[in-house]
Amino acid sequence: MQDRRKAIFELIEQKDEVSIHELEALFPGVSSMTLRRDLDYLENEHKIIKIKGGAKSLSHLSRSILQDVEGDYAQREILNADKKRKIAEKAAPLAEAGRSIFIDAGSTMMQLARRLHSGRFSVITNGVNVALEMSQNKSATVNLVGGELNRNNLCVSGAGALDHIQDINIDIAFMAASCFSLENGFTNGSFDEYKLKQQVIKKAKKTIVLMDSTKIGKSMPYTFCRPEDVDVLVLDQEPDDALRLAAKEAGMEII
Amino acid sequence: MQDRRKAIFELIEQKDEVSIHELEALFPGVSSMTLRRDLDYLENEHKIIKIKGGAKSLSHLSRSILQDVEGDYAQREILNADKKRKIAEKAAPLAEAGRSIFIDAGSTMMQLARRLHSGRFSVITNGVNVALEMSQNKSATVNLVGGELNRNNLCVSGAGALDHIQDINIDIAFMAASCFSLENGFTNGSFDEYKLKQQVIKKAKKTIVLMDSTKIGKSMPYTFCRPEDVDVLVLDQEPDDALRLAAKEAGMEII
DNA sequence: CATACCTATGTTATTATATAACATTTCCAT
DNA sequence: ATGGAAATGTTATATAATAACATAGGTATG
Repeated sequence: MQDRRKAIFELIEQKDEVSIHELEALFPGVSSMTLRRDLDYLENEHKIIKIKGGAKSLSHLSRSILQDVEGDYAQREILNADKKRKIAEKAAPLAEAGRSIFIDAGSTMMQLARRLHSGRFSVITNGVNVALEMSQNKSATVNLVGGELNRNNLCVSGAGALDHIQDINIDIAFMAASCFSLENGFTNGSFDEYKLKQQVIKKAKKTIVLMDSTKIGKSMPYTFCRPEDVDVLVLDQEPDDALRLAAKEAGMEII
Repeated sequence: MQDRRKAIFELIEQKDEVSIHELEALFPGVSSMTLRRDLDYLENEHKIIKIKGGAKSLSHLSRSILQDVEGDYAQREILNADKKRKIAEKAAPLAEAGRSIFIDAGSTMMQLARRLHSGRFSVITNGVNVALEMSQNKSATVNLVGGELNRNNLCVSGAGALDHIQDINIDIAFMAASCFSLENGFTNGSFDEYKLKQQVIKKAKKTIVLMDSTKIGKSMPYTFCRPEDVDVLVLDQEPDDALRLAAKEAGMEII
């Protein structure tokens, strides 16, 4: 019995999800009731979670979970998940293998990390969820910035984080922006994160900002950079003329 | 519509799990089909997971998941979960509120963190899962050590981690030991983690080691401390006479 | 302001799935 | 051998999910 349960568990680990019917086909010797009971058992052991018609792997879930644990912030932003995916897809090819890349914290960056599951990167990040996601990529080394953990967005910042960045070389920095306006540039709302972003951008050879278009025209307290500091801005849609012009003047490419 | 969906999501976040029937009672204005569609939507957004008859919070799952994500090591060690819980229960009261405490990485420490959900602690840790767990305690500040992330045990270590510790005061250090023997003292198997442990113990006013009894009499490459450096050793069972004697000589209390 | 159109929602019938309760088998210890 | 516990099977029943179509409400457009 334990053998069968172990086999079922391993199958689920491997496939992420199985249906009772698949299990029936795979274990013709036992009844579906027994298989259900096996799933009950594994669920009680916190190894899987039962869903209608089958079961899912918990450890696979852990991946998709962390991108959304980001508390209040994420809750407000729930609507823009599509845009974020679109942006991340456009930005992912800009990460050249073999390079040292910084990945900012935030849900858009989490989407980016999910698209970097292969390739030899040296990643440094202040997003705990980004770090965990990138650790799925066996050929990447993941460096996590130290400092105080913000429980709302799973972001690490503070003085310790600044020191940490100091001695690390960054080829490409992927940054998230809370807002952008022509007057104030790229802004965000936390002092500690603002300091860290500034520091990273100063150190990075190339800076890429990812932002969804709903954030354009708004502004937050801290300006962490302006278009002239940015090499590429990744948006989910075409910029309007004013932004296009400003970007051209500042030498910022928009994709 | 978005309001309702947000309310449902928040309800699930709060309660961990809801049934369709509960939702029907809570939203008498809409049909159950609509509520099902809301759950479909939230599941698509990776905010919840649907189960038969209702839905579950993903972020609540993340708690139970992370303690088991610890790769091969954890899978081998899963058998001692009971002992770990027992140890953690004995150790938790030693964490005095208001103090600066270090919590080592590892699954025993994860169990400890789960028992510190209330109380005003200033926590510093090198375990990513410990940090996430402690961030559930709203009155704790959580400081995460920076450095390279070990994908197997979600532990952060390396030179960056050492620097980070340098400037932080630690009242009580809760340390995990891979092995203990009378000849070699407390040992573990990773150089980077060994350096970090040493540093932490040097800085800590009080050192408490948590270890399950299956690890006694074995030994690993790096000795990070000896009984005379330890104030309290927390075991799951009574020590044998040899250990008891050695502890007495070294001034190490065993509980 | 009427029209079409899209989105959200509701209704119902149908299908699929889970559960409970009881029956049977298997295996182990005595 | 035999009692009993654990595992598994069977069936009827209850429960939930889905599909397909129907309706309502809002809004952009001529």
